[in-house]
Amino acid sequence: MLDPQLIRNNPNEVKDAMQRHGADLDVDAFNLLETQRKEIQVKTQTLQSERNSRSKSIGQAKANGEDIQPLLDSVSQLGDELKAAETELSGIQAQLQDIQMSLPNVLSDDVPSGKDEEQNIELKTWGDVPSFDFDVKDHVDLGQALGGIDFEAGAKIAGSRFVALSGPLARLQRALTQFMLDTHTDKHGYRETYVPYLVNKESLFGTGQLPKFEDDLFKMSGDSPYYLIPTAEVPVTNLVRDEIISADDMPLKFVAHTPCFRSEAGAYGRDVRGMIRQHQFEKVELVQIVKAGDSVKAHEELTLHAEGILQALKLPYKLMLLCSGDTGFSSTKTFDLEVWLPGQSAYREISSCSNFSDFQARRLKARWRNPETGKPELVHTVNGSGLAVGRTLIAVMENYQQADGSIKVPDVLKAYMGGLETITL
RNA sequence: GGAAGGAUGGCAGAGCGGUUGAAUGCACUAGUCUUGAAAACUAGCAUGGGUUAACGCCCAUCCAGGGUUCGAAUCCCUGUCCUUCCA
Repeated sequence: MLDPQLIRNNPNEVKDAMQRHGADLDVDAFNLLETQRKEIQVKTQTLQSERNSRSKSIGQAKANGEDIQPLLDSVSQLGDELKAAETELSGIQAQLQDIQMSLPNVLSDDVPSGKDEEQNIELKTWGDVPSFDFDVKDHVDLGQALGGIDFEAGAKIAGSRFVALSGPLARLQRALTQFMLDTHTDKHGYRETYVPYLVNKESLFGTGQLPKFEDDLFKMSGDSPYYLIPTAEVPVTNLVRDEIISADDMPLKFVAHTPCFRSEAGAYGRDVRGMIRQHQFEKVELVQIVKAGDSVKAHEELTLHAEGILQALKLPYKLMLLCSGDTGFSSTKTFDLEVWLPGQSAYREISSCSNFSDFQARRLKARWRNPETGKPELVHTVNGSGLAVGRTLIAVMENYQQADGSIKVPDVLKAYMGGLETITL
């Protein structure tokens, strides 16, 4: 959510900013609502004030043993008037709220304008794309030959876009998860967290998935209005919802491994082959809760932490700066990491690191107490995948494949694989 | 699954339907005292919003949402969560 003051005071600037982020603000409609809001709020509060003071004098009169009947008569119609005003006010506030909740974050100035991913900017390339003196296979063929990736089983048990892993490849996924968690906790200073995989509406409003993106989520049926998390960002960031964090505890750095569930509505026909786009996948997520002035630096630092995993695994990747059209709703600026997949001869997203500034914090009422002012101030939230484990598994398989279809185990993972050097039939 | 109790400011913890936004203690901040510190004493110290050039004034908030009432932290209903007991 944007600062309501900002919208009120600079509606046209906000409109421009919204258009850059693929949204629109109807300034006239907004201003009209604002004018009404102001008028009715003043009216309501005046009536409330009137009621309060009269009620108070009734109390005093009663305490003095005076006859209160005349006073009671004088407030009789005040109540109806007040109730009408309150109803009108809450209606207008709900409309304003709808508008505010539907507006995306203002993009950072250094985000390039562009329509879609074609206009993203490549900031860095790391590692050499491997060359193979044999015909490379993609992870689907490799996995089926090795017998550890079973899409038929996934389809039978659940449906399309599900997979079953087994044997050394299942273990490789676990090894990757462990390695990522250990690296981020031991080397990068994150606190390991375990969080619910089902969350309530409030949490999804807080991080911005609701109200606009309900279609992307799996929702429970029945009495419990739960949703499956689309990313650990939701439960982890909501740890600070409605909290005032003491300055001593800042910044907060959390890492969590969770499964993620996405309906992938609107992705019909995209990446139907393989494990690239699944309804369920594993991810290690990094979240930082920082002071307002620190988020740009924290964002870059967090991205480096994600890059550290790719570098340790010796996987070639590119660092991309997303253009305006490709940057997410709540984000002010996003870096994507794209890993090289020999099976596709292409770089594919494996991590997305975003700075949300105070956008989520305002929705979450997540604040910290600034000792200089003694007042609570909104925190900034930053997060990123560190990394998407399923896609990392694919990347390792395809980049570490050998002519005979076996897969070498990356050095940093050998300890996690019980010393196994190579995954073979 | 059944029964009972509870949810109040950063924390602990009071609160006959009527100057209670809320006692008290702790913590915190500032000051006095002290060579310095501690102790003691004094003062300050919730959050969000409206309005104002500003001082300020006003409104809302005692888990959430409804209701009763001139007036609700306090009474009633519903929900959520916590605790204890029973099965």
